[in-house]
Amino acid sequence: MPANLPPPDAVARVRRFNRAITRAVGALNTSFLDRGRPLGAARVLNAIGQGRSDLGEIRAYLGLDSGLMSRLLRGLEAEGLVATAADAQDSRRRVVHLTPAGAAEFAEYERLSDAQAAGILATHPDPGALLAAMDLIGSALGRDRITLEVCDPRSPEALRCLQAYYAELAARLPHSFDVSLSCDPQAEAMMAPRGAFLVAMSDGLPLGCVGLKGTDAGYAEIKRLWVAPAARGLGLARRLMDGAEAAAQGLGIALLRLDTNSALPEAIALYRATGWTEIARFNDDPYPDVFFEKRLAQA
Amino acid sequence: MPANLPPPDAVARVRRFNRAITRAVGALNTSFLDRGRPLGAARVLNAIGQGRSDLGEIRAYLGLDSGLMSRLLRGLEAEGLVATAADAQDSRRRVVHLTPAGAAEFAEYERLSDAQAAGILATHPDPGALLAAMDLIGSALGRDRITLEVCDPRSPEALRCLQAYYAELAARLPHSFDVSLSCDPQAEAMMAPRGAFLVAMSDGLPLGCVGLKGTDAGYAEIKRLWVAPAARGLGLARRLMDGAEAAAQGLGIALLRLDTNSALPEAIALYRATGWTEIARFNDDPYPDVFFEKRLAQA
DNA sequence: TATTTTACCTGACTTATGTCAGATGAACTC
DNA sequence: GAGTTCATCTGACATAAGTCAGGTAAAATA
Repeated sequence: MPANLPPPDAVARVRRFNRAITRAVGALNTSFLDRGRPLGAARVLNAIGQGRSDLGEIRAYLGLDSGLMSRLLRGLEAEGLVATAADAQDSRRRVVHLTPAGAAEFAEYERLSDAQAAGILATHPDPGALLAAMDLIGSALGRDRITLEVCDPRSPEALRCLQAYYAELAARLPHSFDVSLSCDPQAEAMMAPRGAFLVAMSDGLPLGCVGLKGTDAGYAEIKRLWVAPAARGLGLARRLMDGAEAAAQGLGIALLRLDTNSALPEAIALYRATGWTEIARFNDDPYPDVFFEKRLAQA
Repeated sequence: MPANLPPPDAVARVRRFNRAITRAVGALNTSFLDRGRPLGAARVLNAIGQGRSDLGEIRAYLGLDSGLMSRLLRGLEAEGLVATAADAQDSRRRVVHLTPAGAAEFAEYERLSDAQAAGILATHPDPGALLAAMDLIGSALGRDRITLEVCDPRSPEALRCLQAYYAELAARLPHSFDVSLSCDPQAEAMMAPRGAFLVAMSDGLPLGCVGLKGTDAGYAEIKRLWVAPAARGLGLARRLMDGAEAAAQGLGIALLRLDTNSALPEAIALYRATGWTEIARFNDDPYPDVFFEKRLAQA
């Protein structure tokens, strides 16, 4: 990809964007205050509502001092929104959960956030373009917060990726693409202990995936490598492949294979650059026309 | 324009964007704190550095209480960064300006901001796409902060707009477009008292323009109506036209005319929707092929 | 000229947030 | 089982930010 030179007013435009979002974030935050709770307490309630229960984890996530965390939590307890208990395994740790009243309050914050988001979309003439721009910027700003997670290939996050993957294949391959023809995986082959399915998550949004599919033929296959358009160029495909290889090593797999199509040159370039060697066709699948193999060092 | 239905995960994507920018704004703000001054004081210093000198104006701009403002100012004075004096006309008011030390400190904040902006651009594989996305979002979030300003048509803001306008005409008109052929305006005809040139500004970025060009033939012409691609659909063209008509009324002009090209259907639709009537060709310009007129109520 | 309004200042508060030095009790290590 | 490490809590303190009730002097108004 050629390095596009930024235009001369580039810095001014980024700074104008910064001013606009600073103002927008201020508005977002003050709207939370309308529920009569300081922002810190609202953030803790939100973290618990998202399913975080370990106190230390919440503290790390929000970047709070232990004393401050303790006080905020006591405040929420006094309001009757959360309840804490000692961890069953390690009674130094505390676990927190929402009471029914807390769950209702959390739902109210969620409703507020959803309404705000919908409001931004509703006033714009082209929500699709706005969303694409938001995805692009969200990925750029949050690139070092993208995490790889092991998922069930039937989970909603995985399905979102796979759907986009199939749609893109259909658009890019010369003949129309029908997933049922393509040696469709049993989900179990892409789950421990036979394989794995990794999804790259950025703040709850799935941005890419890769499948490691165990076979009975002495090797595992890499399948369904995909990166969202908004996140391309950030090195995510490589991270996903590294993650898949690490998962394979963890499962004691020594040999990987994959098939791909010559209509996907970026993927092929990546494979060549990361130690894969082209081999002869190893299956009868009609769509792939290029085949690779990589031998892994034993863990 | 068809109303694009947003995809089902639209709200989740907006909220993910919100989380990403909230985090980015936090990082931006904490970096300002590295200069050892609380955010409030830094914001006041910044407002003064931007050229605001009237104390009340700064207070309104930053949304500060008068007591708080006063205290922040005393702090900056104690640091030797600003100096205040009574206003010459109305000695209840105070005017503030930077001392040399204050100017140096302000420049340092500017350098920090520029470096941050450049840093965001530098790490992205496609700065052009990132900037386009930022412009789009900046315009969407700041749409109610877009102001119309009367400018000299030779000012840098005006020239940025005109350059983009000519580039777009060249791209959209079937024959190549040469500005020298097109009855190029004397700047004076687009300035008071003969006419006006309006620029739509959003946080320092020009997003659109329109010229009101006086003639000696008993009417004024609307020229060079342009809106930046990132700001289209927000009703800006209409605001610019309204502004131009108001300026005409202020100058005692009773009749407006304009010429345009059938390759610009959005513009023509706007004219038809806002009280313009199509008339016969009234000049020999080679590019326009559609002509309009509008009679104004006297102010 | 007397009264009211305006722009700013001052002092006394409150709240949110953050920091730090122990205290407590549980878990781990030798 | 004694010492150490760890997670959390508590109290004391600091700072940033905001609010509010007067106070002062100049300007506007009657």
